Amino acid sequence: MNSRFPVMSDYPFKEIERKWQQFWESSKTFRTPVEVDTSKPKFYVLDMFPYPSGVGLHVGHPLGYIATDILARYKRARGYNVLHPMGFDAFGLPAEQFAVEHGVHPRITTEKNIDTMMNQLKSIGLSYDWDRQFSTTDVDYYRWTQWIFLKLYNSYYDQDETSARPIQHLIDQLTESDPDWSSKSDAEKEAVLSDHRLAYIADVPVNWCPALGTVLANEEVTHEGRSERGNHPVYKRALRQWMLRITAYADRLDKDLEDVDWPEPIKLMQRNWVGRSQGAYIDFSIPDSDEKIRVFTTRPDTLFGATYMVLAPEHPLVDVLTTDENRDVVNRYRTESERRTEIDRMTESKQKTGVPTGGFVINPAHSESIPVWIADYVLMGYGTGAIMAVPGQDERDWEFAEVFDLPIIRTVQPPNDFAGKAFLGEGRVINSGFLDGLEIDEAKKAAIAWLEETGSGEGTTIYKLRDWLFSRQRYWGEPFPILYGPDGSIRTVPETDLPVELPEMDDFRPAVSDDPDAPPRPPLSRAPESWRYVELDGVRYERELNTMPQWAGSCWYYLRFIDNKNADQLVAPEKEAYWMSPSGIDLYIGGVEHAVLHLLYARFWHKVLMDLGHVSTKEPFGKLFNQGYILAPVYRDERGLAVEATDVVDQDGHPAVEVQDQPNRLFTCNGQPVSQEYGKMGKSLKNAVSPDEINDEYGCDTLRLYEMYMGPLDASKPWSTRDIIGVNRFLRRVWRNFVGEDGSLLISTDAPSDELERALHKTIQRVTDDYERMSFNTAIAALIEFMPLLVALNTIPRTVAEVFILLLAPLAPHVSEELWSKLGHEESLAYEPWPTADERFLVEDTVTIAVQVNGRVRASIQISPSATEADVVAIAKSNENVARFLDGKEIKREIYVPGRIVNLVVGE
RNA sequence: GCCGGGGUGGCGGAAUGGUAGACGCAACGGACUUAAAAUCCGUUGGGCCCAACGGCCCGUGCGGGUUCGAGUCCCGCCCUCGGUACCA
Repeated sequence: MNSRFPVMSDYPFKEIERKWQQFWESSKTFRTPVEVDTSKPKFYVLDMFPYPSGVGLHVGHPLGYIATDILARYKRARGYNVLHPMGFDAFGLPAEQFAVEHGVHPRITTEKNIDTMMNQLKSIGLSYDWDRQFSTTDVDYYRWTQWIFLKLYNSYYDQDETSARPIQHLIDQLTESDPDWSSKSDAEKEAVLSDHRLAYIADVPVNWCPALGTVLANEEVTHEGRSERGNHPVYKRALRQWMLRITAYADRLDKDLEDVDWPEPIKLMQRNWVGRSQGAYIDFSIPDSDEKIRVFTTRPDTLFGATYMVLAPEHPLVDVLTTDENRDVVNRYRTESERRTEIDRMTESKQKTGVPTGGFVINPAHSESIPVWIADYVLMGYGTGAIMAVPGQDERDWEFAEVFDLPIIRTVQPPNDFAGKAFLGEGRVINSGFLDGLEIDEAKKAAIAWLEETGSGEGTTIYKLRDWLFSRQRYWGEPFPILYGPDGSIRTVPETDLPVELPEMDDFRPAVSDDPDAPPRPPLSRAPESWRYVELDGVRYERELNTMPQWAGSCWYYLRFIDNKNADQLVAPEKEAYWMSPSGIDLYIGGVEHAVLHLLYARFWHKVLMDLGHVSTKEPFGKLFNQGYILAPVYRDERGLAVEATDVVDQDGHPAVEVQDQPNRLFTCNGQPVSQEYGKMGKSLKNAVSPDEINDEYGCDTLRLYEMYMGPLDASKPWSTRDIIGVNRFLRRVWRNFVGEDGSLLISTDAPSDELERALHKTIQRVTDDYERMSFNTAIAALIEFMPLLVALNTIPRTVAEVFILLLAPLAPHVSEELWSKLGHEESLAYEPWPTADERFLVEDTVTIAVQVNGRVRASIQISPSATEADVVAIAKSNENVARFLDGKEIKREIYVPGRIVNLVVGE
């Protein structure tokens, strides 16, 4: 510190931050003991754990982590037992793909990336209990992921109890109630059980990418029907895959959202995803056949208007209905739609297509026959894959009817001025026999009653949610604890033999092919025989060769943090009960991108675990909060491609980062004109800013403060490196006013002035309220506003100084710890009790209130808070400017809101 | 298309139905300095009146409404960012 600039304004943040990070680590300041004093209240605050990528963090990543850290520190000071852990979601495609491309084992890259990321997290002073850190790829962890899978496999959903139960219970029931059960073969029994298990194998259409040798999730397929990675063709293909019966929980996944404190938009997204829909099944009989075709409709009231039926091209009864004359055209249509990807089928603004089967079904309402068509606007995956088409009340059906000239009957009377086509509004039922004259809701009920009476249908509720495709043909995932016998029968790996470790392999690439029909050969099919084959009770079994999807590990990690070292149990019940009750995690922060899948999958597993008695709450995440994105300017060249933001300058040669928000800037990159817009910060838009740069120049206390000061936590807001200086000035000012140039403390034992004491207590109250409601930007503003009072003093009274440091500590812990220790404290301030505002200092002697005349402010007056309304109004009226506006007018009304405002309403 | 979030100074933002623009950035002026940096003090939504003190008018995307009083509540639009997409 002997540069040519004298050390006056700069505080030694690098030394301070290094010192305290080392101190916290070596003294395990933030370790949450395995056994805590359970008489104290608890606060479990969790971040959605990250995928350890190789490129490191940008300043957008830690936004949520800083927020949870502030709350963790605040709650510790308030006397809570705080559980604040961090881990890594490390299985998955990127590591595997990197491994394939560079020939490095994914475990090596993963470990290296985790290491890098932990260092980055530690360098911003996050107060995690690192003793609880783990990765989903740790054998000790995925052993329990496999264990949960066994529970899923060995359970079924009891519709009567609306709860999962051990499969043995179902077997007992069947043995008792079904006289044929005991005479069935094992395979026959298993076929029945498989229809009930929560984990089961089924032939399902999947996104199969032969070039990558794996199935892909829908999100991994582009709109052109190609793989996001590598742009290879993807085909819809039926493959035998593991599925999880999440649909059994559809109702509870929908209903239990009522009980959680989540942002409404997120709840809504989950509800939409579950897609609960009330209506009826209606059976249409086929003439001269015993077969019936069942449709689902939300509008049973419109049955009389069903003028034709449409089946999905894949519907199993298409063959039965198709006449010989139509067979060719039907088959051609089916082949065509099969070839098109589902995404193509859903492309909008496309004219409806379809072909008649030549077959007919009977409309049960009036026993007349209606033609049956197939069309790809009907999806096999929803409802029954068949609809009754009611063009009069459905836009899609109307459109189809227009194209193919099919009859249209209105069954709801539209208003006289209605000029549209299909009518979806309210009205009275017409053309519908016994339903005529009813309102739609009544007609629905009446129609369902009639269907049930006549045996031609029933009321029902269906869901859009589909079962969860749970296998991947990849190496870098959890192996299934499943074995296949020589006859193909399934046997589970005994719990005592868990974990099933991933075998060491040199070549973990999936088998790839150009042939769309090539069978999937997952990497594990090339695992050593010693791994692939297992002998149990004298029988040689082959292991399941698929692995679990990346979501698996993140479905329950929050439970393992509670008891991460437990070798005998997933989590000890009494610890789970303490940390999870009464309503799960107290605060869960993460990005909206996980609004649906992760949160839905985790809720599903949690409910299964609850049903089976392993956890005590019905929901895992009591309170959820989504942090906003950090945006940054994106510069695009004339081709629309993003260019490195750091290479962009304006017409005067200023770097773009300094003038991004100035008007009339013409930006160029290497001489080429570029346009500016705002986009989510990240590598792909080439606008990432590394936290390391900020740490280096200003320190991480400044980084933390700036990220919180930018705006509300849940809002997306643009990063502006230029603005950082504001909060940095504040911290330097704090330092300068506490520590003299010679390093001495500018602290006195004087009693604070009354004015200072009042301001201090007001600040305590503001900051405390703001922490409670996660309004960190205004908490910082309150602290900044308090500073000038200290600047005015030569020395700061110790009592004031200590409180101020404690208020600042959650936001800027390093500089606060340093000042705290300079004040002579030997312990960390992490567990110092939180300051409380003293009511005596919060009451004001005088308050300033506004005086309005007819709602317009005309004066401010000083009054005593205890002044009576009459006094206040009198003072208000006597004000010169107010009097001017009252002059010669009649006062009609006098409104006084104590401490706020006087409004005098006058006539003309 | 449907569903949801959001539009407040040059910029980020603040405001339990009660004085719109706290706090910060930028800009401008001043103090200190040989000078610069840093620091400190002040001004800063727009328009108008005043020598000054001070005062008036307009202003929270647009148009209506409720209210003594609306950035905030209600109705109808526009723009923007997300989610979703033939879900019967």
